[in-house]
Amino acid sequence: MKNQNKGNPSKPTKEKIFDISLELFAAKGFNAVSVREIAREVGIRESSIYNHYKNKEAILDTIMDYFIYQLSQSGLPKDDAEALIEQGPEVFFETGAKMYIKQINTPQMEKIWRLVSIETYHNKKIRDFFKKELLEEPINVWENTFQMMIEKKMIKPLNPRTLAYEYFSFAIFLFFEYFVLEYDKDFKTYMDLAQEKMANHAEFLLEAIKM
Amino acid sequence: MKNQNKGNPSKPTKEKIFDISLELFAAKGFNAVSVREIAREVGIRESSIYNHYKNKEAILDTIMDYFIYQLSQSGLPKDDAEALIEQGPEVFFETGAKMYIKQINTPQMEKIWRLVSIETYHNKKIRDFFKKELLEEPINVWENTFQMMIEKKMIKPLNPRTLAYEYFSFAIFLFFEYFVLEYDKDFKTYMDLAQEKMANHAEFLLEAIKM
DNA sequence: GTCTATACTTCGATAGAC
DNA sequence: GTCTATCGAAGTATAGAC
Repeated sequence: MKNQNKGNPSKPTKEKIFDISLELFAAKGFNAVSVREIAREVGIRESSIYNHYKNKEAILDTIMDYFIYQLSQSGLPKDDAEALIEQGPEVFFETGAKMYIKQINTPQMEKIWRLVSIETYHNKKIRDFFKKELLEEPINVWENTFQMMIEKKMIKPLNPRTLAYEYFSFAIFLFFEYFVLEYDKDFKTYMDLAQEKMANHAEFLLEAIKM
Repeated sequence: MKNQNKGNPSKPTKEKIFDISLELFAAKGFNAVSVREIAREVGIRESSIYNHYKNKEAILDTIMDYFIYQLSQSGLPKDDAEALIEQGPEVFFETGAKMYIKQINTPQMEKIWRLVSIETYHNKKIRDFFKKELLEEPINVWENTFQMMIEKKMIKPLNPRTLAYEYFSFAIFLFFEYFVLEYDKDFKTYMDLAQEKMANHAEFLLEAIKM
């Protein structure tokens, strides 16, 4: 037991810097947070920050790396997905929605999601990540899913890419609505509401396209 | 002919500051633009800015006032809307989409739209405006529209608010996709694409709900 | 690993002469 | 209405002692 004691007895300083930076970035945006402020909250001097991170940008990078890692851990394996479709579109939609929720439903991940939504414009790295991993990739997955449903004669033979957009654009809308517009609302309340909205949307879509 | 001559012979300095600030804010975000930079681009000293605007924030306020005024000018009068519904949902959707496009389809308004998308999180005034005028109000209008269509037996008697979200959330998605994620793309190219996407979406929705 | 001290830059804004 | 000159605050980052 040498140092690392200031309020929280065991957490390493680097981790404290991570947590507090995330907290502040998510609340005020990256540019609006100063290194001084982070240091003050952590309980050390500004200069000590630079013992753990090369600069302010490096803290953000570390947060984003953590986010990307966490997301990569929570995807549904492809084989499971295919088996799930067999149980019918309703079950698949429901399970899919729960997977997304799970990616957001921790206080830490919620903050990072918010940070991403705030900085998506200002930061090219985050923007590119969003486009690729949170928009294009899911759209492709859903296109394949609808393609499979069509082949199994579960739904009408419509353009699977159109269906992917019809389904998934609503999720992006809910994301935008909460993280950009409605953040003052209670998180859990909104999540329950969003889950219900997404279920309604899936039900509406399914009713429109089922055989 | 006293002052106001620097490249552009007739435009008042206050207007130049407005135009150049908008240009810079839309390109880099409000916080990333300094008063010095605006002054340099206009061709005057920083201190002269304060002869025309109280401070930097006041420039943004003036831009937003202009935006709100422009939007208020381009709405469809209620009576016209009702008459338009009579011509059938297809015509109404098409005309509605053209109205939205018209609100964006000038270089100046496009920049303000972009500025709004960038600063919606960082600026409470812009965020509240977005929520009220660009989300809640249109949703209400569309809810009424679907309600009327139901009463006229043009479409199935579904929940009109659900239909409003089904229709309009896609527009918000397209907004988000372009202004936040895809801005590097050519504006006109994307607008044509978005118009087509919105038409496809309307067609899909109509097919699902028509009697 | 943290401290003090400080370099260096940029920012928004004001005072006062012309 | 524009200029010069300048202020004070805040920002990131580094050097070197402990």
